[in-house]
Amino acid sequence: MKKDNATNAIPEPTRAELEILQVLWEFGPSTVRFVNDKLNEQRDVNYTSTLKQMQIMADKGILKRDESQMKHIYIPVEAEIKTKDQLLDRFVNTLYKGSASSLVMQLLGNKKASKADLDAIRNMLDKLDK
Amino acid sequence: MKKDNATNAIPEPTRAELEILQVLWEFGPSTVRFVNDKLNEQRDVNYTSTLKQMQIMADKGILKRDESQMKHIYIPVEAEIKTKDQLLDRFVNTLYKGSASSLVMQLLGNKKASKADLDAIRNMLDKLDK
DNA sequence: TGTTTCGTACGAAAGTTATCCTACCTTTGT
DNA sequence: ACAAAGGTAGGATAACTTTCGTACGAAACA
Repeated sequence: MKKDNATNAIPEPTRAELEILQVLWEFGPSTVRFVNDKLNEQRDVNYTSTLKQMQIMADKGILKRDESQMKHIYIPVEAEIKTKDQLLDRFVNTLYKGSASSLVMQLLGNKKASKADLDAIRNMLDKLDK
Repeated sequence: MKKDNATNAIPEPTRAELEILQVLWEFGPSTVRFVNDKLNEQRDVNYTSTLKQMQIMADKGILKRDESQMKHIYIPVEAEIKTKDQLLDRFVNTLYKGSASSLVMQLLGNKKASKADLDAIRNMLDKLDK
């Protein structure tokens, strides 16, 4: 069966799905084998687990795939930046009541931000002023 | 039964748990009734659902409770800032490879950040320099 | 004092997520 | 041509999450 998509919104990726998206974003359209190998550089995953996940993601409309060859090629439907935007949006909304500056405050309040981070952010601010 | 906590780490709150934590953080130690009323300002939830959630959270060690009165009072074990730190940490790690500045870039790249946000962030940067 | 209201406890059930086993087909290599 | 390797498809399953029905005791009140 193909994707149905009554409402035209792509569901939020789960944790495991996000792992797979990261690989596809970084390396471009890939086979299950390739993605699974990449995942196994970080943790043990059975090949069929990755296969199943990617099939589910295709059903959900998160991925599309090229079936013209035996080794199917999977491709993210939404661009990396758009998906991350959505996730970031939800994150700032649920945890910081939508206040971007609150989030940044907390981020800078920790050791999380290096000197280089601070400089990069300042540059970004300066650019935005123009 | 009481909390066991072999490993002394509090598990990450789920989505529904986070909703409850938000209420407790905002209004302080509360009864189930109070929390449930607040939740129902946003969506329909049955009283016993909220009760169950909060009991589970107490079991997990996310909440502690004062049972000296009939109406139990629930209190978050970890401070708001600490929990949010954990969540923010995981977020920046999984989505931005741990780069705080990357996250801020994206945040500022959208309409998400208002003029006031930008000013607040700049002030924060200035303070950090000293 | 009896009834109604409000509280907790317990368990069931449905939905979601993540994982992997088995079956079966295609390709590759001997 | 046959065996081995590598694909996809489709359950099955276990763990987790979320929700709520039922039971039952305590408190409020008419």
